[in-house]
Amino acid sequence: MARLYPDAHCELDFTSPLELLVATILSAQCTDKRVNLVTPKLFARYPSAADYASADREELEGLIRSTGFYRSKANSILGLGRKLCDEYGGEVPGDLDDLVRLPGVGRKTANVVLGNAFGVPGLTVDTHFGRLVRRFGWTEETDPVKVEHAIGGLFPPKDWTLLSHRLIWHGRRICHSRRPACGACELARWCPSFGEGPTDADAAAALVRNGPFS
DNA sequence: ATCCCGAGGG
DNA sequence: CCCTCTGGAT
Repeated sequence: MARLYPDAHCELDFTSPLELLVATILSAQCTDKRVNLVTPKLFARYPSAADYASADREELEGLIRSTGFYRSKANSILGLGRKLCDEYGGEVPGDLDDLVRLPGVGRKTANVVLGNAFGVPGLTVDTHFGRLVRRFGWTEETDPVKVEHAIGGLFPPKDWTLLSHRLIWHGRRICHSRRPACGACELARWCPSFGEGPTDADAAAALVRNGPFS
């Protein structure tokens, strides 16, 4: 997979931790492409946390409407701006525990920001990530936090961020939720979930050992 | 478990 | 028309 996706990366457009944080909140149940359509105007209108804190709700909703769930997302961003100003001097904290306490920010979003804006290794366990690692036989867990810990034990931290992007890219392009394109998958021969492919426990380990992921 | 609430694909 | 899509909060 290192060969398949040598430079997998975050596809959200951003130039600062704050921009990435907001873009990631907007990306919930929405494609990155659509988020990137609205963020240029959004970031120009609200350059700082204080600008979000004092934003007009209706105007903010209008700017992010096409990303879906715009009312709750606007709520999160408004609260986010306030909390960043009140408790963090207007700066985005570079710490998982602090990030997760911000409105609209769960563990997945926090790890995206840590990994891509702060250079802190993090596994971003979203629906793709979880589905793939289960199909690969790397874990049976379904709880995202348990998945994160299980997979974290298989790879060194320095690989976590890139691994996350590679899994997500592969999930989007090939290993779909409904009809995975196993015929086009170069990993099928190692995949325990592939039709007549290897189903023994070694197959999962082979996927890790063969290093296509790290 | 359910709500939030938009767009595109099959 | 139904389903899905890089969630999070209640």
